[in-house]
Amino acid sequence: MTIKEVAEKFNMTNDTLRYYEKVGLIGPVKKNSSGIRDYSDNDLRRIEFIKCMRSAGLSIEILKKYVDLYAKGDSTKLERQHLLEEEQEKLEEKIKTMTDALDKLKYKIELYKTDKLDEYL
Amino acid sequence: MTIKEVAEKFNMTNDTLRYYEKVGLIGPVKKNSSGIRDYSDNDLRRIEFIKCMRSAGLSIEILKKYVDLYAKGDSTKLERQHLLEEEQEKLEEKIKTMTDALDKLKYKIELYKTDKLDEYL
DNA sequence: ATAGCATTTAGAGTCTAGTCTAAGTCAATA
DNA sequence: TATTGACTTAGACTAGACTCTAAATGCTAT
Repeated sequence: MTIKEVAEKFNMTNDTLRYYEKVGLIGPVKKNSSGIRDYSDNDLRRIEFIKCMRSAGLSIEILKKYVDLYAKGDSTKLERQHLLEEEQEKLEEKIKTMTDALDKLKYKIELYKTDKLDEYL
Repeated sequence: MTIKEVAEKFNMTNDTLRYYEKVGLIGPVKKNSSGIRDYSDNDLRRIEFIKCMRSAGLSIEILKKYVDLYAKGDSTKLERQHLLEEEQEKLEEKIKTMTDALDKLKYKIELYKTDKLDEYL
């Protein structure tokens, strides 16, 4: 699969795909005889995972750490698990923060709708 | 209330408070005879709101837009309401995205725990 | 075989949201 | 009175995550 096709499939840019490869999040992707990238199924699975985690706010740095641990093999399993568990916690907190903000936002919108707006801002 | 007290109360830095004022998110805050900021109760309520929305990911730009509309008075009520409703939608989508990612993360952790890890990454 | 578009690289530039620095003012304390 | 520490400003700097540019090369269609 070409970079363009992958970019379209996952709704990201060619630049971002090359960038992720440069920083070591994916690949190195195989290239054909004329130096053009040809993404494998496994590349695609990784990209999907990375994209999903990025969209949830996990940093490139932490994902890179995970990828590097994975590359080191089975001896890093427990460490990888702990890394993921930490990110899970952070993510849960973030979702809670956002849900609280959402509730406030809804409340404020309700004040607008019922014209009971007596607030600062 | 001094800038330091406000910063402590809301767990942010003096710099951020001055920055928010500079870009017009809050204030201008009253200053005493020697030029030192003295935050009013109303300032505090705004800061709390801004902080909450920022923590949910609303951009400075959009919050500035809202603040500016508010400053223009009652004629902008409906526009403000629509702005908030749009942000509500975006926020709901973001929470959904993050919840989906969280589920994947939990699933992967489960694979680690049960040692059924047969995955790419 | 020439045009025109896609791909490659290295490296520079951009955007957001702060964060830090320098130079100065002020009030309180030793 | 001298020093200390908090505050002020304007403006430079930073981090993170891309995004864009230039110059070279390759693929496809005419």
